[in-house]
Amino acid sequence: MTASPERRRELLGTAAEVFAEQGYNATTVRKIADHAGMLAGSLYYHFDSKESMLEEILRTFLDELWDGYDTVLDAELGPRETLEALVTESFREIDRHRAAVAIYQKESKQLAPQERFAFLAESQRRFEKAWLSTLERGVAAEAFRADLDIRLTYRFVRDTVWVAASWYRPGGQHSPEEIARQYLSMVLDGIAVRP
Amino acid sequence: MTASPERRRELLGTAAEVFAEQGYNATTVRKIADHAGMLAGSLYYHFDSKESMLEEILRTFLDELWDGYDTVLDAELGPRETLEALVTESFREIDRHRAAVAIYQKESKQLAPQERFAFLAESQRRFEKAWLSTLERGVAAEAFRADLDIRLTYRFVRDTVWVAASWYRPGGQHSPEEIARQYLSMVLDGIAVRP
Amino acid sequence: MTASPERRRELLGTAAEVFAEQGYNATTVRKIADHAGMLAGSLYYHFDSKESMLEEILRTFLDELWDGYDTVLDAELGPRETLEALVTESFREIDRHRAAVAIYQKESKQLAPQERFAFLAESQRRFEKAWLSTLERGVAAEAFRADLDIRLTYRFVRDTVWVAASWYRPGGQHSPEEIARQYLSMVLDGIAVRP
Amino acid sequence: MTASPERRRELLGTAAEVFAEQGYNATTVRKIADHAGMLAGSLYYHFDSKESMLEEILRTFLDELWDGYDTVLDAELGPRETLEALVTESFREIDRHRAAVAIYQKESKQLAPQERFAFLAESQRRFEKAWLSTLERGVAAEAFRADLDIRLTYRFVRDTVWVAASWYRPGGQHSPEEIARQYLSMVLDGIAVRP
DNA sequence: TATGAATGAGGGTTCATTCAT
DNA sequence: TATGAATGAACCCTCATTCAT
Repeated sequence: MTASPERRRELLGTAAEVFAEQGYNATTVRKIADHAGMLAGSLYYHFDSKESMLEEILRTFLDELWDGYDTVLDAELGPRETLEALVTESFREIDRHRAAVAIYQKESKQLAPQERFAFLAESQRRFEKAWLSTLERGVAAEAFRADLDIRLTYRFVRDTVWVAASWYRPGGQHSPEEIARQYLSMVLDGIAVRP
Repeated sequence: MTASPERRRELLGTAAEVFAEQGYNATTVRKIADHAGMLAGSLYYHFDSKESMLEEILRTFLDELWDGYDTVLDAELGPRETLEALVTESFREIDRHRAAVAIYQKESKQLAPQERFAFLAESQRRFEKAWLSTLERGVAAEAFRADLDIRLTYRFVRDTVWVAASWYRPGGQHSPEEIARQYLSMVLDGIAVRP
Repeated sequence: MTASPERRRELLGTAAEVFAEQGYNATTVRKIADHAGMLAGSLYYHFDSKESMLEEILRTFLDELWDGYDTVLDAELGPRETLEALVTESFREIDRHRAAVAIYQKESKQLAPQERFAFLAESQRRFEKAWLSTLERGVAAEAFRADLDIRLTYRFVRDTVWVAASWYRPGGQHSPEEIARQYLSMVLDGIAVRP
Repeated sequence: MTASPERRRELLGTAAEVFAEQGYNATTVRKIADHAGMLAGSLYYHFDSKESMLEEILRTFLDELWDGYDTVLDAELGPRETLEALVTESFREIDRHRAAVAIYQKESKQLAPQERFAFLAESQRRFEKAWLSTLERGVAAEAFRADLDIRLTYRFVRDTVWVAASWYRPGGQHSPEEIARQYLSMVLDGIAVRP
């Protein structure tokens, strides 16, 4: 007798893969069922709807993400160390939840306005606050440059990290920590040779 | 008296807005027609299919993009100047074809394998070649750092620039050239204060 | 200044060809217009509707057919001579109105019940009456065999003649009269060698 | 408990009736569904498309037809007996597959050029070969008249038989064998009284 | 738990037809 | 006379969802 939560997680994993690869709208319930070796109707024993699968995938991912982020933020490190830790944590999440991250990247903009996905907008707000305050602290502490538009910088760092989910494949030649190190090196010191 | 190519362009502009905002799959032909103030069937007087609209939008954008890129590449500037020119040109294209760029970002991965959209894959190959060779020239000329994985650097620069289309709004407070300047400053010199 | 009836006849000829080749339902107004070197809408200057074109084609054909038939029937020949004359006249009409005959064969069953095409049903009734009475006269006069079901014979002769329109091409190696002669020979004397 | 192939056959039977009565193009999927007591969309659980229903109807018919024909042809009877057997078999098939035969008669010409319906053209070729060789054998054996154009004779016999599907109603007063007997009598010996 | 069959809403597309120019 | 553009109804088909078994 298979425990229900076990099966749910399996099925959600399958669904996430397909959503990530084909896009949420282009993914039919039947495709998910095919990948899971069952018929489309059977999924409705486990889930209320296609949308509820999407919700659970994103919620699970964001919960874990914020676990990691909160740990970092609660440590009250210096701005540069905080930035390094957040970026590293982000790449770890990409490693662990590649599919969910890819879905999030592609769909969150359309989803966020919907009541059901209000948690996405909420997460975005917290995210922005955490990053902006870190950057501001860094500028104040003269760790980060003061001559840049801080919102532009925020977007730059944010996008820079998360878009990686679109090409990242777990188990490749670079570990998430290694990728994080190189990204940080580029973001912090630039790609130009210092004069 | 609206000449035919004129009307096509108008309608394609409308379609591109809707595609960009709602996603290609989620956009119904009826929505496009609504935005254009006509009935769904009427669009088929001007276009063969929804997909052909998408194709024309992307093709037009890529043609103009490569006009700009080729001008830069043919100038045979030094690697750093080439990089700066390419990035600046990219932001100009984002400014001119915001909707098309956003569509391209979101859909090209699913589209490229299809025969009809082979030009996307082809463009991606040329794009990668242009950037990689510029970066390699820069490393050889000691303009760019030699200690970074060059493919990682390529992805970093590429994504960093184009994702901007997802938040950029033409007519905002920063001109494309101004944004390019700040992005280049971050990419080349980093956001950390020099020691 | 092209006389209107002239142009009508031209256009109806074109339409008949296309109807015959592709079937009435499968023929779009645009296809007809293409064949005529004009745009679909322009046909509506000449005709009220696609259906009115069909009607005029069939009416014209049947009018001419009955001209010929009535001439034969009014001559009050013997039954065998009447049959020969009717068959010959039929092949002449096939020669002259190949397209119309083909359309008639394929569509009349669906059309006849419609009020607009009541003339088809009426023609069929007259047709049947003419043939049945000829056959009956022939049986009475011991010109035709008495051991056959007369309605079956009627259908046999009728179909035998008109289906030829599906393969007949005007200008081929056999004249309509020659084909009529051979058909009559088969119908009257059979294909078996006489003992 | 309706097994799936059972249901398919039922639905195909319904579809065939409607196709035969209204013509393939004029038949909407809704009409078929109405006749079957379900909604249009539900048909797509059983079949890929309207066209695939048509294909299966025609294929099933032709397969059975050739079963019968091949049995006749393999028996290597004399030419006259072969002709009699083929005609009788044809009327039996008309009796069993009236709708399919009617569809075949009306649509095969438009369908045959399509790749999907290549089996129609193939069947026509085999059909023609079987009939022509039978007729030629008959002429050589002095069973059939030598003074007739053999292709004309072929068309005459072929059409004569199959058009019957357009008026034949199973369960009428004549059995298929009886109709075959009378048709054969007309075709072989003619309708005229022997001198 | 899963299947098989169906629902019903909607989506892309076609096409006869209209009408101002 | 003919064009160009649009209408609106209908069509084939897809798909999330339901439900008896």
